Parts: sequence; structure tokens; C-alpha cells
Amino acid sequence: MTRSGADLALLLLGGYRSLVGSVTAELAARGHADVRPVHDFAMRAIASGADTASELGRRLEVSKQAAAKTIAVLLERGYVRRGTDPDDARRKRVEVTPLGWEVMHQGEELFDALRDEWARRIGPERLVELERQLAELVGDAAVRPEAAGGAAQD
Amino acid sequence: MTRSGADLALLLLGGYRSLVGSVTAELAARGHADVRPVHDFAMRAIASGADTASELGRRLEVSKQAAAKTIAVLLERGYVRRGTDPDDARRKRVEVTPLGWEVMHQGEELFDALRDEWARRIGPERLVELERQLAELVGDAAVRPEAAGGAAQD
DNA sequence: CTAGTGTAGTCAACCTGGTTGTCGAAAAGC
DNA sequence: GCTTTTCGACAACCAGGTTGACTACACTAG
Repeated sequence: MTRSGADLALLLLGGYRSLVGSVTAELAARGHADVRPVHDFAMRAIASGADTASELGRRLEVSKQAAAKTIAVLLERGYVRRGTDPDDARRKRVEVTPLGWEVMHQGEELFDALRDEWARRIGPERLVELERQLAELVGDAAVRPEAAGGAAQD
Repeated sequence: MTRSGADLALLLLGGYRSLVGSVTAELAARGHADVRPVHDFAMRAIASGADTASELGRRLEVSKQAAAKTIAVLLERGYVRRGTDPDDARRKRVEVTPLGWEVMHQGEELFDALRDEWARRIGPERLVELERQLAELVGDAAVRPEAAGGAAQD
């Protein structure tokens, strides 16, 4: 059966929502309610060097104001902390707390478990093939977490 | 190479955004700026019988107030029109205008063209296989446009 | 040293697309 | 007929973005 192009888009979205929905639900059940994928992406970006609001905004391709708001919620949730930069009094350097790392690790494990589940259902080699073809179609750029940007509000 | 579960989610999201981004950009270039996937989904639902705000809300799985807001923007863009229901004075029946149909048709064509492009790049039989496996993993529920709901703001 | 330019963070106002709660009017059920 | 349900509207609110304006600080050219 040949599906329409719109169906294909819906399938891709459905797959994403299925994975992300499961992970956020499970994280919530484990006591990390209100963690959104965007928070995870932001923490990853912070951990990998985007340790100021402006830099985070550039990585996530949003305005520095939006990045500052995201940092504010991560701060109040206790997932990051903020200090001054001894070398530049304008900057306020952000770092991921142990609690933040904990959430990132749990999210990673949950995603991996879901992927294992998928591998079990269609066969590991088929899943690898599916990923390979998707990567070819979409380009590696899509795998950069920062590309997730606005669509990750689920 | 075995990717992580999170990468898989990002690949799926990337695929969706790639398709939808191209379609909305092309629609905008053809004079239908500010058409969002959610508008297309809503028009489809309206055309297929969800011709009141309350019913549209149920189909799209959002509140009737949210559905009414969506209808309001479709109204002001001229994609739907609204009249009274002779059988029920509470209802205001919504119907898709020729302009609305035009946008839906163009969107469909653009999605199909994109799918053809993908088929050309990895081979038609591989794309069909990819769709088949995705459908198996995600379930047919994901193909219902109304499942797209909130994540379709791109 | 100083003047000009660029950057970091913050505040305020606004937009979009959702939410809940309340309400009056109309329909439906007993 | 009276009660319950449903429809549409209104208001207040929230999340997560936007732009614009502003201060504090850093850097660089003269």
C-alpha cells in the first residue's frame, strides 16, 4: 500500500510523540514532573559548553531572552545552578547540577529502553536500517538536539 | 552503527519537521502565508464532518475554546465560513470555503511531491518498507490527523 | 587614556495556541 | 414542565516564544 506524503509526515510525528510521550510520562512517574524535552535539550547544550544564556540561545536557535527564560525554569527546578564568571563580569555561567544529570541519565535510559523495545518488535537489523535511511533522508543535521527547538514542547 | 534511543526520536522529529517545513515554506511562497499544519488538520476535520467548534475540539482532542480560536483564525483568513444551523439554534455550522479546499489540495500535492522525492532518493520499495515498519511500531492511530494536535505548531 | 562598538543579561510588551471556569441560551430527557 | 446537557462566548491565565530598549561591562582603535 502506498501512503500519501501527508501520512508519512504523520507517521514520523507519531513516532516522535510516541517515544517522547512515554519518556516524559515515565519521568513524571519517577518524580520528575514537568520535565519537557526542551529542558533536556537545554541541559545537554549547557553541559556541552553553552554555559551562558546568550550562547544557549545561539545553540538552540532561539533569542537570548527565550534562553534566559528556559534557564530560569531550570534554575527553579534545581536542574542547573548559576554563578559569576571571574573573567567576565557580564557573564553568568550556568552549570548542570547533580539532579540535572540524574534527569538526563534517566531520560537517556528510558529512550534506549524504548529503542530496544522497537528493535525487539521489528528486529534489530531492520531498526538499524530504518535509522540509516532516515538519517540519509533527513541529514545528520536533524540529530543535533538543538535542531529540536520549538517543536519539542510535547 | 547503533544509535541511541534519543537519536532515534530526533531523527523522527527531524523527518517530520523537514517535510512540514518545506510544505509550509512552499505554501507561503505561493501566497498562503501563515498556514500552519494545525490549520490544515482542522480544515480536514471540518470537511469530514466536525462542523461545529465543540465537535472540532473533540476530534482534535483540544478544548472547545481552543477549537473556537482556531476556527476564528480560519474565518479571518477566509478558509472557512460559518452559518447557522436550522435544526439547532445553539450550533454555528462551519464549512470549508473554496479557498480552504485550494490550500488543502496544494498542501496534499506538496506532501506527495516530497514523498516522491524521498522515494527517488532511497528507492520506492525501501520507502514503502520504512512506512510499513513505522506504522507497525507507532500504530495506525498516529495516522489520524487529529493525533497531531499540539505538536503541529511548526 | 579615551571614545566607540559589541556583547551579556534583564525588563517590558506582545503573540500564539493552549488551558480552566463561568455564563446565558437552546435542546433533550424524564 | 422542570432539570440536565450541550453550544458558543467571555475572561483570566499559562508556556514558550518574539522584538525593542536599556544598563553594565569588555574590547579595540586611535
